[in-house]
Amino acid sequence: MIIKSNIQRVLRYQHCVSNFYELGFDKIYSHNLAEAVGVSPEQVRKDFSEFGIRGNKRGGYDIHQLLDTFQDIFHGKVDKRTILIGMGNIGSALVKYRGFKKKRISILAAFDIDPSKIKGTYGIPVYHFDEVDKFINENCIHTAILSVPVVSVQQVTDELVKSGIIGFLNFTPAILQVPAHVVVNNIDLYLELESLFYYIRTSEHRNINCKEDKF
Amino acid sequence: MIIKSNIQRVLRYQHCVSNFYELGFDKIYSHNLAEAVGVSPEQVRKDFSEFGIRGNKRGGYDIHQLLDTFQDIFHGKVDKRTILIGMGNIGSALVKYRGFKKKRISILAAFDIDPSKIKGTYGIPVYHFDEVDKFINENCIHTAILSVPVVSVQQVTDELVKSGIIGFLNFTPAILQVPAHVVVNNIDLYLELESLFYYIRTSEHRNINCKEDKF
DNA sequence: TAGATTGTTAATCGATTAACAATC
DNA sequence: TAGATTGTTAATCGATTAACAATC
Repeated sequence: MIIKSNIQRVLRYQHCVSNFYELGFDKIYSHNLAEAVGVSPEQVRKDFSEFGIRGNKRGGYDIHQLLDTFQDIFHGKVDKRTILIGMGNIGSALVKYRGFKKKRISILAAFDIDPSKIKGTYGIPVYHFDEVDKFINENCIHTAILSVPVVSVQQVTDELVKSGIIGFLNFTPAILQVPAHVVVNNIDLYLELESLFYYIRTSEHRNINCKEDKF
Repeated sequence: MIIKSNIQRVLRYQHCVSNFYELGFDKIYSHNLAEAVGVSPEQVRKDFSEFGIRGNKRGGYDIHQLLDTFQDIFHGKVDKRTILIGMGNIGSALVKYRGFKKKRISILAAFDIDPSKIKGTYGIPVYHFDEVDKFINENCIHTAILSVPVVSVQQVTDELVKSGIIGFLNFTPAILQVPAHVVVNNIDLYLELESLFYYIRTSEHRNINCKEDKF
């Protein structure tokens, strides 16, 4: 069974294989990928095996073939489309984020309830949230990015699930309650930063020359 | 040993306990927290046990006591400080992000190499990256947020490590090479979104009424 | 051929879950 | 007391790693 960490590692391998391709290489070995991504060579081979990717004994993996296979796995030749809810700081940054565009992911439209956001110009249309159900159905959208305030995110999610959304990228700290067939990927900025502070405090390697040692 | 997932779960418990506190509760049980955070009650008790948090047999956990303990664990009464490198879309959104301010995390200053960014007004000072070493040492900074372009992130990281940074929150897709005592938390926006698309494609629950079924 | 690498099976490791005594 | 909940030990589960045959 393929789980999230498999997928994410393979996406990292893809990134690394692209880099090797750019540098003019034709072949790549599991230990190259392992070193670049920070896992063991066995892990790389096991992951490839799970996705049916075969290499050549002694000869490693053919980079062109790998890139083709990755394109098949991740539908690299198809434009992927999603919508974004909540045009606050994070929302408007994501709309402009080049990392998505490079990979042919488009945020087709954004939705908000604040009229000033709806009037604004952001490079993509911004509609009132009331129109989201119609938009989802007309454009056949399956996923949504949630960058609304945490107080309203559960309600927003419930409505989007009703409209047919089955995958969420959730930027709020809320743990969303969703039906079993719905997937939520959480990005909790505070959690990542606070856990970093925790590590640092318990680390013995911080600069002991600091007079004023605050975190 | 306390690992990242322990810390992040406990931070989620804290969030949930605060909510219960706001609602006027005095006591909370492991099953309450479990349900809210989406883990098992045993997991909650085990995590608490790891952090030395004790409850009352039959009586659950005292919310006031819990909140005090969480404040101790996560230095909730102290201002936490960090810096940000790269004032692009993501960087400038993070500077304004309220989720940090609410939790007493301040981004003291930002750094960039683009003169137009340095002139801009963002609510915090923006300096040229050349000044980062001086700033880190004068202000005793241990952590940095990386929102620079992926091509330059390794070089930026190397310089920051030299200046004494031992914790990074990395928003680029690069896997950073750092010494063993340095911790990196990665937030790869593309990875999270692309893996969501993968899930959706392999799901049997997407709307089969869609004529045009693109991802 | 010899050496290096893949691919898979088995072993290990670690985290989660189950079980249950303690006890309020 | 009886019932419910904690806290910990043991069992299970799953993912990673090791081992090694296959083979280019």
